Amino acid sequence: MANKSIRVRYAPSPTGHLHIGNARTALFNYLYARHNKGKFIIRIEDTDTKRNIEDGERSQLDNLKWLGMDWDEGPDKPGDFGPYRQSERGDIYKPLIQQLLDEGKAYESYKSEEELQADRDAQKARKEMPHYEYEFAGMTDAEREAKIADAKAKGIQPVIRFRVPENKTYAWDDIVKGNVSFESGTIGGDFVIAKADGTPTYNFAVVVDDHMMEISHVFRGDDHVANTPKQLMIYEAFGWEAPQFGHMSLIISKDTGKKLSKRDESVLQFIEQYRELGYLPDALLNFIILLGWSPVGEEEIFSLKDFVKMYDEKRLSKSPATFDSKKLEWINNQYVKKSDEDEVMHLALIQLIKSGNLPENPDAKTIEWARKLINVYKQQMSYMAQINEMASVFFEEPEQVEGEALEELNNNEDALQVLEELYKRLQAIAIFDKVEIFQTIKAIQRETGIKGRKLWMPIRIAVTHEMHGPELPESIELVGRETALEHVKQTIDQIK
RNA sequence: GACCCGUUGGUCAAGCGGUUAAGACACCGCCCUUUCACGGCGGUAACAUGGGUUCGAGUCCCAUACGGGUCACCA
Repeated sequence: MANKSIRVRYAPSPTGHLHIGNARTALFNYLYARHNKGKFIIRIEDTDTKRNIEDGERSQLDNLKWLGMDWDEGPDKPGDFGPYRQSERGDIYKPLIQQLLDEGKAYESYKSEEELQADRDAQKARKEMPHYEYEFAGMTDAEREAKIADAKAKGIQPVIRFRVPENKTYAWDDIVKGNVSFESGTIGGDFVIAKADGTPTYNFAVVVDDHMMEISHVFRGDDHVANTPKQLMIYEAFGWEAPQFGHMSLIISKDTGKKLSKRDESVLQFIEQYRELGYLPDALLNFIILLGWSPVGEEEIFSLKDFVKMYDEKRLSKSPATFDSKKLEWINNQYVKKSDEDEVMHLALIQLIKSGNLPENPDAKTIEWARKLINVYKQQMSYMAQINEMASVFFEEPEQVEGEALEELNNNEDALQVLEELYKRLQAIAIFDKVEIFQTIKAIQRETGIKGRKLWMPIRIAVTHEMHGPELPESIELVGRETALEHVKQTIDQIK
């Protein structure tokens, strides 16, 4: 093992879009590779042809890239260890399976689905763990031959099972969990390594590929712990050295307290969804890293580059973490605030157009207006889609003033005077921008002696029909002279 | 049920035998302010329980409880 170069992989199966949990697995592998100047490899585990979806692979890779990861070898980036899709590696698996068969370490199994199910039912009734029972137990060679012949006659296609060694302990020093061990008798019996159609199962293919691709470290979810002893047995059967394993805790749902399931609605599960809502990739990535890993100091906001530099797999948490979307939003807001104007502009503009608040092809004037609008909300936005909600006053024609706002006006005996003065002066402003508007309001203050809330609130309410919002002069500028005058007029009429 | 693993505030978490048990999010209060938000300051709040070991235990060991993961011709 001395000086073996570091090669890690992320091995998605293209059965869906990139999930938060998988992104996290990919990320920790990526971090480990980059921190140690090793290689990061993508391998597509598509042996289950029934579950593969059309666009799965593309979507996985695309979202990984979006998050900021890159890789040294993969289906789209051939290296010396390809092919990088399991579906294209059949020729590699076949002779290896045959070898196990020849050595008596694996055998053809003819137990039908019904028999298997019957076994499991009986085991359940006996309160035993469901497991495969060796179908040729205690048989002579002749008896076994007869049984096989019979099954063949019935047209049963065999699967290949691995003969699990008896009474052996399989243990490893897990990078995150420490020592973990399993007794060979407790893993469920001889397991399938090749399906009836000849394709290898996950537990077999993963071992062959990791070995052939010279993978040195495997970081994966906790849900793979129970697979590890099986894989260790295969490494042993071939006389191969196993990689180092690290099993990371899972992300659990706030609602159920269980592993995030795809059906869980308490949290958006796919990277794509965040992307569509206009989250910043760096922020999402930052949040995901903090779920199950912690940096040394008190700071929590870092760039990918920084994470790579300080990454230490020893700081991976052993216990599961709940996804806290409040914190995700806070982190996003941190990034929005410090990200450069053009990036935010671009992403927010997309959201404004998508919602229909802005036309498909905005003209220069509209874009200039949107730029101001977006800047106004930059401080409080977490993800870009929020701009539509936050800035709704600038898109919807308000009804009459009502509720608290109306009360506020009615309780302010100066309101009418302020508004009439405003109406007059707004028309006279030379350049309708926030500076001039501010001067105008100040002028009203000087003229009438009315100030503070008594001055500002009626103006805000009249122009926007809301009691809250961004800086008033800017708000008025964004509403525009014509509309502002209209609103003020309407409000004056209403309270007169 | 069996087998593996975990358990520090509502959440994420630091801690690695001697600490007033960090920090962040959330929450609450105060300040800033024409409002909201941002920002600043402060506050509430935690070592699952019981036994050991030790001069001393969140930290080590053992039980119990609770939580999670896995028991496929899925990965």
